[in-house]
Amino acid sequence: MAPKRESYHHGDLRTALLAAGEEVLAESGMEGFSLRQVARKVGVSHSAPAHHFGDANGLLRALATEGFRRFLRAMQEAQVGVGDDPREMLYASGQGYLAFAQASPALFRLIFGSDRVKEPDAEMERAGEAAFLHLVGDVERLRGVSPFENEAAMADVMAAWSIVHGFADLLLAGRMKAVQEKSDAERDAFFRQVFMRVVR
Amino acid sequence: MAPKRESYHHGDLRTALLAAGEEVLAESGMEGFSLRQVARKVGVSHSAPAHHFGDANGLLRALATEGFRRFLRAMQEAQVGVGDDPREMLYASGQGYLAFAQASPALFRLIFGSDRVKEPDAEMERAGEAAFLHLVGDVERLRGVSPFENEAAMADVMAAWSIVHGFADLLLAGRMKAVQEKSDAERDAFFRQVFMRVVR
DNA sequence: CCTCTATCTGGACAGTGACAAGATAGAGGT
DNA sequence: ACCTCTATCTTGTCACTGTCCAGATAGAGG
Repeated sequence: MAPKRESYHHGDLRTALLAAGEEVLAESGMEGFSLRQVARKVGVSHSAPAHHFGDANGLLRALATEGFRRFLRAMQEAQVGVGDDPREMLYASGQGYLAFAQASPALFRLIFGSDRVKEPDAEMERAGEAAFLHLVGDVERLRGVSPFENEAAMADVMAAWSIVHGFADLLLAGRMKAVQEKSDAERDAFFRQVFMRVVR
Repeated sequence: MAPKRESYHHGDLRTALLAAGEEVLAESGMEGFSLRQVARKVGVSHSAPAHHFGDANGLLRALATEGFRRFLRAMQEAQVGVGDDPREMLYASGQGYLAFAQASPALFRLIFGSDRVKEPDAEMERAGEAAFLHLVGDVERLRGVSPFENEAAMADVMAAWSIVHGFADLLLAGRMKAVQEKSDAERDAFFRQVFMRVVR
């Protein structure tokens, strides 16, 4: 139970490995990520992680699952205090989306990088689906129709989803230099201008 | 000069390595990519590539540069024969963008994956910039103003850029199952519906 | 107190990127 | 025709990686 132990058994290795894994990912990015480095960071033998996650991909999968959950939370939390205007609520989700991408670029890339996690499991799929359903809900509130029963509304979902995702991804890729140079406030205003094009 | 040689010197190794590199990338994706595998594919020693590209990152950089150029060409070629309506021309670029992503997913990911190519050089930056300028030109034709002198027009550029990019990236990430299940024609129609939301 | 099992260690193997030293051949000058 | 001279390619080595294996350890349950 004790997080810091000197004994043979760690006590809470799984949690510690996840935390260290995220650190390594944030510090060294995807190419610097290695099971052994994570193990070293926790102060444990190089093959200890295998028992909890199977292989390297297993750890990444667990990180991605956790990432999806935090990603959903980022959208939800961005909505508190914005009132009940459906447009503003959807926009707030977009803000949360973008904020998450900028705060945790490596995690964001891990989540949406298809080939970065090789064999997603059911749990990871569910976490990703939950995030998607959040946006679906936003659009349903806005249009008054379930996107699953109305293709125009589904097109709204995909448009909103695509434009935030594209904006975030291009920003991380360094492909939007003109936007990167802006101050935070300017960038927010610009993003609003861009995002609102799909919600009018 | 002869592409197939049995002698000590290959004759056109650089070109051959680029071709093999793209194959490996397409077949095994990013995680299966290795300098040695590329060398093996060409039938050359494991450290022969170093002389032409320095290190693994150098080969990836060259591939990305070439990828950007082909990416631009995909947008340009999608525009031939669509007439001179600015909206349709911009949409055609979007179609080319999406088509490229689906035809060469690994290359697409390489290009926009920031951390996948570690140190982009000036040539690669120029190739990426050229692709960006293509979209800028499309929007300028549509709005009659240079996006560099008009923020609303620049917001149009970024909106169009973001929405195609997001759509393509989410599709590749497998995050748009409802869209993936559609037939090609249905998907095209749906994408048009989504994309046109930013151009009206 | 005594098993029994989940947890963790240590060693091994093949594959990788990078580096260095050497072999080869073709190009350019004489 | 010959002879350097240099770009090109090979071979060998190193540290590092992921994965597998047999073993050590300790805590839980009887």
